Amino acid sequence: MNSGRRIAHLDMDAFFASVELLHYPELRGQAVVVGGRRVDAPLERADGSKRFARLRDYVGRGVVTTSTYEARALGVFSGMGLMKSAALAPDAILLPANFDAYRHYSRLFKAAVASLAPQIEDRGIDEIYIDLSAIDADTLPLAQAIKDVVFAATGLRCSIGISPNKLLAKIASDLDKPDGLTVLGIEDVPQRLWPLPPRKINGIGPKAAATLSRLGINCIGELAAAPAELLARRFGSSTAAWLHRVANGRDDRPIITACEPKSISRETTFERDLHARSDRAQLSGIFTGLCVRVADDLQRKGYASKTIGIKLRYADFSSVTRDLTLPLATADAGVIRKAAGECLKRVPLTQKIRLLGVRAGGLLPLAQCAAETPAVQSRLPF
DNA sequence: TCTGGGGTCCTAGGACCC
DNA sequence: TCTGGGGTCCTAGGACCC
Repeated sequence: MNSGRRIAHLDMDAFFASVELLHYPELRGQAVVVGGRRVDAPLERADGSKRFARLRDYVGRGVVTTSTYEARALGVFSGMGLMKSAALAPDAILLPANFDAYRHYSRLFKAAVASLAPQIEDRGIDEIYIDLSAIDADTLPLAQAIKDVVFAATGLRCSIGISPNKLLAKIASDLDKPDGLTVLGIEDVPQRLWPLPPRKINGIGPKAAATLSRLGINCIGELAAAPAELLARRFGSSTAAWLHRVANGRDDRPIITACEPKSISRETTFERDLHARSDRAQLSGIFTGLCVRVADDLQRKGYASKTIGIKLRYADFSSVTRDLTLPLATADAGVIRKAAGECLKRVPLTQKIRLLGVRAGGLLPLAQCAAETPAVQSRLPF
């Protein structure tokens, strides 16, 4: 039954920052941070050298998207607020994100891997799972060949973990970063998995980890040994069963080589919090712009949506969503705006708002949808 | 001047239908 | 009067991931 799968997880090392270093090789070895809003691209001086923005000069909202290992050594990690990062590493170089470049290198590395191992599951811009089971080659030389072909195609390093399943492969790829190559078998679970914190398991986030910690469970081995009833009381029976399985390194999810999107959305956090009354015109413009972008995305990707939704984040960081299912699927900006406007009327607008988003769900291929209904302007609460 | 933007999946209640 | 039981859709929120 279990013929013994061989699954690789490949994770590009500090991907966005490493792509930037291809363009600015003079920054190699320095603490570099990618992120922020409207960060200036480096300015070229008369002598050909460049003037880079420093973290300490940054003002405003924004988070670290990626940082080099040198910046991480100073405590600056993805998701950290830039103002906080600046306190830790004021001299770090700050570069604006260039997503077109990252998508380009993402396509390059995936195509390179596919030339050796075509069974690939996309897990975002910088990581993939690869099913190596059907490939007739020894594991270590094969994995090294994949790393080599990625470097030849992109000039970028990656880390690979190889295991009998996705769960362990993902953990393995992280064990020896950067430029790692780690084989983790099911027999290695007690030695190598059990000492790790539960957070290392994909699917255990900050909330679940905190709950586990309150139960005195601070490593995966303790999770494996935890009484089933204790976990079931806190997490429900199905999550408890899953926790027990993954703590023992068991996972039989298949590699998914193709999948259709379920939703398409656009959202934006404002430079400063806005109020539905005093900033009415500005909000209205942003709102319409989001609807237009969602409609453009739908049309470009060839989908129509049955369910239009909105998201608001208030100044206190709490958020609400509302959605509305339409009688006919649409990819029309006017129809989306009208539906999103209806959603907006069902949301409290007393507090200031920091984020507004528009989402299109219930996607159908555009080809099999009826002709667009004409756009109608509607009155908004702002 | 804490906390981006794009997603997926799960849960849970009520509507509605058979 | 004492009221089943599934199935599916819609909506809202939340956890989590990259």
